[in-house]
Amino acid sequence: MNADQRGRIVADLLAHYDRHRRVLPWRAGPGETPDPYRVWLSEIMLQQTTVATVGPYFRAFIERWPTVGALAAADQDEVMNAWQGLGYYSRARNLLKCAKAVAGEHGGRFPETEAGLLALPGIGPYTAAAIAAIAFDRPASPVDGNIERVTARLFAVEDEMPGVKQELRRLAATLTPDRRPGDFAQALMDLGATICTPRSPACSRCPIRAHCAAAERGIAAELPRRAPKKARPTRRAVFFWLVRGDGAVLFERRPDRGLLGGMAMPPSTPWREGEAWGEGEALSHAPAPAQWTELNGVVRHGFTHFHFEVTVWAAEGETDAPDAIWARPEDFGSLALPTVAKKICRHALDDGTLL
DNA sequence: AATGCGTGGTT
DNA sequence: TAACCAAGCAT
Repeated sequence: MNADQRGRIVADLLAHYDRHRRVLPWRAGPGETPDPYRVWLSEIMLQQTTVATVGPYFRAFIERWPTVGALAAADQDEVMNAWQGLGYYSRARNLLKCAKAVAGEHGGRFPETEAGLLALPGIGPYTAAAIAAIAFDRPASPVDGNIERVTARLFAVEDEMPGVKQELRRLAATLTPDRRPGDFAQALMDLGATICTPRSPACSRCPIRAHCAAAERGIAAELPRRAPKKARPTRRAVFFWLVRGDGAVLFERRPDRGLLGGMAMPPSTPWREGEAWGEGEALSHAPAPAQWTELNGVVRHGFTHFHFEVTVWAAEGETDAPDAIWARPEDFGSLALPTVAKKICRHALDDGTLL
């Protein structure tokens, strides 16, 4: 593909973007100057997360912490609480680290270069390029899942993901224009989200259909090719619903690293792959000696790399464990509970066995 | 380089 | 319905 053809792709896509760009809470209007804080916050939230899901979280964060300086002054537990339900919780921990770095080491201003941005916690190659392009209109070439797909089709790249990622980044970079690189990156992402979709792309409505090698060959819907994924195993655990005399329920704060790091959960047995827990071996992990009763039913939850099956045992009692967190149901809102914990809470509260 | 890391919508 | 997939990063 020569420079002339690339120029036409850029011009056609930008013309389409100017008429059909999506209106999004974090997106500056035509002629407005983007706020790097909003661009950064949205890009972190949008990592592996849909636009529809992010919307309410983005608005809540902006209302509560209008500037990076305000966010930098927050406690981690506050941030985890506001992030609960959004998933990939290391993003929330790194969000606060990054805000503190920007406020403390950069005078409250985000670096304007990819290299400067890349050095910050939670900002990888995609996000660094996206912020440089969108917030500072630098000729960077962010390549997310949308742009991988659009690029694979435009150039009819038939090699399998993820091996072909580097080649797709190289090809995408050849398109990046010197003028309006931020709009161009967003135009590619809008195209991937609304027209050049994964399953059944709407090629008839595509503004760059005339330039698309995959559409020409009738193989757009098949690209990019992917190797089949591994089956997800099932892990099982028993959770302990311990209710104190005043109605408060026992929770623990998970360690900062790893799965659901920094979030609160009721205590449980280890999460194990394979057979279900027997009564005796499960109760050996109980947080306190008590009259434990098994609740009816199972809580199921899907994680990225395993299915989770939970049963719940309930009892009245106390513990003097130093890391205990006690919360009454009306105060659960003050905890940072992942969605799987909310499912367990609802299951226990809906069950009439205990109370 | 491959794996661990959440959740909800779509097909 | 179960699989697929989403504005990826850290290790």
